Amino acid sequence: MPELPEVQTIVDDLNKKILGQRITGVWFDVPNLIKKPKAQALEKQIKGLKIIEIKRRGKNILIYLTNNQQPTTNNYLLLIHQKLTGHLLVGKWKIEKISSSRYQVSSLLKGFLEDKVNNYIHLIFYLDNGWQIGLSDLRKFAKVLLGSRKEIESLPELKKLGPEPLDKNFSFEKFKKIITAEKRKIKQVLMDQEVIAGIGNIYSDEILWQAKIHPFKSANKLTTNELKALYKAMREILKKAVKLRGTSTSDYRDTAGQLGSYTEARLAYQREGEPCRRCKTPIKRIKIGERSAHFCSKCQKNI
DNA sequence: AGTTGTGTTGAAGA
DNA sequence: ATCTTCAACACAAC
Repeated sequence: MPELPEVQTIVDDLNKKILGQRITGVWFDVPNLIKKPKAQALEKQIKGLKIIEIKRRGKNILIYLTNNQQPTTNNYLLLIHQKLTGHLLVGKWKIEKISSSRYQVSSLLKGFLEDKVNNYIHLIFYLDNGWQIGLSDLRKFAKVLLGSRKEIESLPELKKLGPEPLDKNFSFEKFKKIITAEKRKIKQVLMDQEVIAGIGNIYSDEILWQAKIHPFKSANKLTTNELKALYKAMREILKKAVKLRGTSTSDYRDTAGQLGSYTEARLAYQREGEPCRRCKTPIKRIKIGERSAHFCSKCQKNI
């Protein structure tokens, strides 16, 4: 589940590996992933463009492209959202056609890229240095959009995003203002991309455990001390998770196909029945909407 | 072999 | 405004 730390890890990897490369071609076998332009038109529109900048906004990967020598004008933007099980890999693959619309994609490189989770490749961008960017996505929920920089940047999915939790300018006062404006449960508020961008099920559980706040507590009922603890926990947990290269309890891997090590540092998420790291009480799991909240009923009981 | 859990986003209905 | 449910899709674990 790529959330802020996982997406940041991918973006950092891509910046190291593929900046300055020109895209020479595209292959895909699931046209539905490509939302803009029409899947059949993607290759024609992206071929020859050069990768000049790679950024993250919320859980979105933003790959800035240019067809110019001067990389300041005439920019294009490739937006990739990995959703539940998508992750970008940098490698080399061989495509074999099995039947009219079925393909066998296999890694030409030995090692992590051969792992099962990295072998649901449905989209490949070919680069002029011989490397390829592959999108592995078991459940095929990921989405890819290409357009002019202006066009993509003005899409509601970027426009409506809340502030970046790790932004230096995102002060406690701003945080307090937007959180206390909500009366929903705090876990749901933290996961709302239009309130704050980048936090999902994993890190909302982790942040609330660290801040000792019950996931069901109404956001507008939080005390100033709780808000301070929450703000601090949000920053600390997300920074730590970026440093540890994300969580791989499920499909997420970095661009080399390797696991993130926040998995072992987890405080609450998917630790049901395991002892709380503060008080040894078994971690509980309860449903909130359609998803699970993991928490310590002793440390996080103020509701 | 059928059911449940997994989670992001968007849409629909209450 | 806020909520609940569902749908996109596929697999592992029970």
